[in-house]
Amino acid sequence: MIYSSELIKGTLKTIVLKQLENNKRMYGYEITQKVKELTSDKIQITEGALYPTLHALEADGLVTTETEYIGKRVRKYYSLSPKGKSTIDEKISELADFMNTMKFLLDIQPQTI
Amino acid sequence: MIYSSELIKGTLKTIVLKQLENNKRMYGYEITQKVKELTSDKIQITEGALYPTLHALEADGLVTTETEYIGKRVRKYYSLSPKGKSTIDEKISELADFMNTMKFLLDIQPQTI
DNA sequence: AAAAATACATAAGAATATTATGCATACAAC
DNA sequence: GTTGTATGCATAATATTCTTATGTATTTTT
Repeated sequence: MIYSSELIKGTLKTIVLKQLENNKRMYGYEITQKVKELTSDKIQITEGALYPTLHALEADGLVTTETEYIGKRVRKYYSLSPKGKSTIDEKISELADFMNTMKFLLDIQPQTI
Repeated sequence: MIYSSELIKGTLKTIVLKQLENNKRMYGYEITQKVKELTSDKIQITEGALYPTLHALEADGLVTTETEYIGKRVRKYYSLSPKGKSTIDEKISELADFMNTMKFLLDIQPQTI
């Protein structure tokens, strides 16, 4: 099962920033693969969504970049800036709060495995 | 605190359908007020977002409408159609699943009040 | 040798929100 | 008594952010 696209909207930046927090230094393709793996293929970030998002994060000063060559192929590494580090914590606690509100609003019961 | 708008994106239809499931028959303005009240003002649905969404739900056959006059003022009531009833259950379980995935992905700990 | 995977990027289009505007009635305050 | 706030609908211009498609090129697998 892949989540309907509308659900992912609004959470992509948070997902990307969190991966960079966990892994210090990642390139775009690596982020898509890591998220795919961690979510058992449930969240598949497309390139058309990822790259504009990474560029926006860079323009906002939340990430910094370094370009490297692996053989003849270019690879662009992204890292959290100090501003990005403080932003990710805020974003995650806002999302956590939002999810609690949604659970209440939609009568979603906690998982009783 | 009001949630940043991007978070709400993609959940508006689900919120509206759930309110109609809970209350059988509601008009647009009533939905915005009920959601505002239930979420302690954290989720404020704007009219520019609500009405196009209601019209889309009607076009998709998920809700039916009845127009009534209260004095001289018009009021448009919305109710879940059979199709809407099955859709809301699917949407909520998908969202519940998605939220669990996000919790895992973002290392969000359960509330220990 | 061909196909699939890796790796970047942009552009056209769709979906869905924000913000602004418009109309109109009802009620409260000054 | 009229002015502001609340109720109640709706649409339009704009912005954001995604999907889908396209483009280029290298590396690895079949």
